[in-house]
Amino acid sequence: MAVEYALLGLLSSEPRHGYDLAREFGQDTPLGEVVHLEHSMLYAHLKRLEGAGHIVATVEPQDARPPRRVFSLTAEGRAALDAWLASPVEHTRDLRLEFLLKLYTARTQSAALAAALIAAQEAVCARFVNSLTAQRDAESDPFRLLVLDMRLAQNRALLEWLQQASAAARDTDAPPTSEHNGAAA
Amino acid sequence: MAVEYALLGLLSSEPRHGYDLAREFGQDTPLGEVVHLEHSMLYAHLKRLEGAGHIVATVEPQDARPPRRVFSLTAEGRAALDAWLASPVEHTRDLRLEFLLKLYTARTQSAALAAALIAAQEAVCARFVNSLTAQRDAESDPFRLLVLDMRLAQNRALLEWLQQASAAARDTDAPPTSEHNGAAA
DNA sequence: TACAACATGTAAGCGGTTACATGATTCG
DNA sequence: CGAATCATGTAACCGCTTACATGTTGTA
Repeated sequence: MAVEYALLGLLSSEPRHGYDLAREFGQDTPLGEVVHLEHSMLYAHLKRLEGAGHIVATVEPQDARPPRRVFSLTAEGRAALDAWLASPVEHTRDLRLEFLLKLYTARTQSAALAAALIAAQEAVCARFVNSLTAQRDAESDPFRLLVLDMRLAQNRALLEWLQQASAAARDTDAPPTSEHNGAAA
Repeated sequence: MAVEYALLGLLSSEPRHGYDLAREFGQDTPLGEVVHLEHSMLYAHLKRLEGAGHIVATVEPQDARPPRRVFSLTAEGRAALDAWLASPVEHTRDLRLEFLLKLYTARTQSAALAAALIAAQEAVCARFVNSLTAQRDAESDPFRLLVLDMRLAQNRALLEWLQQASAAARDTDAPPTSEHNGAAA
């Protein structure tokens, strides 16, 4: 699912064919760092997106090569992409894949969109940390305490990372106004 | 896979039948907190374990109820369980499910086994933190920096949790010798 | 009377991985 | 001469989830 939205994101600036899209998920690429997508799966996703009306294909014949199927984002696809980029993920486990894909895609659209996404995710994460803290305080079983401590540790770390990413996004969004600014990478 | 080893762990002290094992994965149970196992899947796992020779079933007829199939751990099953409990998980993503199952099971066997498991996992985690740190230092792409920072945050948090769990396990293993001991929960 | 507990399973579908299939061109 | 690149897909399998199937006993 998440990968399909990332594909919509890649098609949002210009139409591209399958093999070209595959290059975005190769070794030593930002997206390839997050998710490994085999050719077979990529074409399957494109087929699904086409069936859902999120993309449309036009065939470009080539001499001595199989014709390319060039995909473009439809209005429905654009709407689906925007909705996806506007909402944070619900579960902690989805941070490492789906949220990173959202973040990558949002950054290609605009710094403001990325900042809004991070802020929304921070809120979800903070709420969950509070919930876990309450559960922890009410727990007495030693093993369940271990489990809750683990989840707390993970979610607190993730929240701090989001806050740091938030700050970094602000720096990128609004470049330094002072001439004595040592921040920003 | 991981759940099947946890089932072997549940059978290590005494033979039990399927429906009885299912209770261990219900609401408000330590194992149910970690993994939700439907009846259908539980019986499927038992079938696989039986086929693999890790457990054997004896049928106990009951009047006016379906006969129980009571499962016992075989020598092969015991060996597989011991091997599983002796090895840490390789990937960070496996901590929240497989490692917690290992930890739960190890704790039912002996405090020493649990302590050894935690120590082994600490080593894996620490190595990965070092590897990530090195990658981070060599990275310049802003998005990949975000990804690496996220992984670092998660793995550092997990490592701290393991160290804390290690300390807690030691306390449980060897109760306080000093009368002025303020630690332990 | 209806629902939960007891006790066992089968079947269908879904998302994902792995392998297979085709066939020309270019580079080492 | 073999390997990588270009360019598209199909087929099989695998683990997991959800729904379905059966039938009794005790409880609200």
